[in-house]
Amino acid sequence: MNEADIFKALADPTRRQMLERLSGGERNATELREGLAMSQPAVSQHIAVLRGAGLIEEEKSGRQMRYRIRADGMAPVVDWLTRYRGFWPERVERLKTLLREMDQ
Amino acid sequence: MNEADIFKALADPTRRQMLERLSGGERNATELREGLAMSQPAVSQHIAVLRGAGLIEEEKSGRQMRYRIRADGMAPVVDWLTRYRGFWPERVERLKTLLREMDQ
DNA sequence: AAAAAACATAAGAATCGACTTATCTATTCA
DNA sequence: TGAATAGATAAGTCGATTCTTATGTTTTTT
Repeated sequence: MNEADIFKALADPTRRQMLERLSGGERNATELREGLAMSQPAVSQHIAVLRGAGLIEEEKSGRQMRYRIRADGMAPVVDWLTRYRGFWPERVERLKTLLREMDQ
Repeated sequence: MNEADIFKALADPTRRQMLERLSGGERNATELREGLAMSQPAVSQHIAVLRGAGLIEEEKSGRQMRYRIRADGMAPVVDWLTRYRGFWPERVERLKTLLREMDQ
């Protein structure tokens, strides 16, 4: 729930890939595992880290778990980032472009 | 320079503290070490990680190095974040507001 | 010129993180 | 009911990180 746990969670490429996948909608653990060359427990452990960081939430559905991105999960990171806004001016052009995209 | 290196660099609390300190202005390595219960080489190694991630830059000044936050160092993180903008609407609004302020 | 100061690099120890296999629970299906 | 499926947890291995001490380089001070 704090930025420390979140940055640690995001430091791993597998977990970032899982988030990427979840950004396309809910997935269960088996679906999250697809294409990943690792065991089921490894996936389960990654999921635990993401949940511990508050980045995902889950819902039990029969014998499977449906995972989804937690809406406010990234908030501490955004807050943290804005502390460095004083250093962004040189990148404004690029950020403006992003902003325009976000507005669509 | 990519988000992988940046998230790894940010995963360490000592390095985040150093960035925090640098957000108050330029510091040399000795100043960055103040208050940290670790050896000089440990500090030097953390600095190397931050530089490797593109988060800080340096300037030699006599026998000391002046470090400062690199203006667009955090840009890949912002880019990465905006890919998930659909999942944390309210925080993105704040970010957008900030960017608009900078735009003026 | 010698000593001190600021920092980097090397090598090794200790700790942490990401995996593995084995096993457990809960649910569904035959 | 018994077998299969979905997932979590436990314990151990291994490589990556984060420290340490030792030492090297460059610049400043005396």
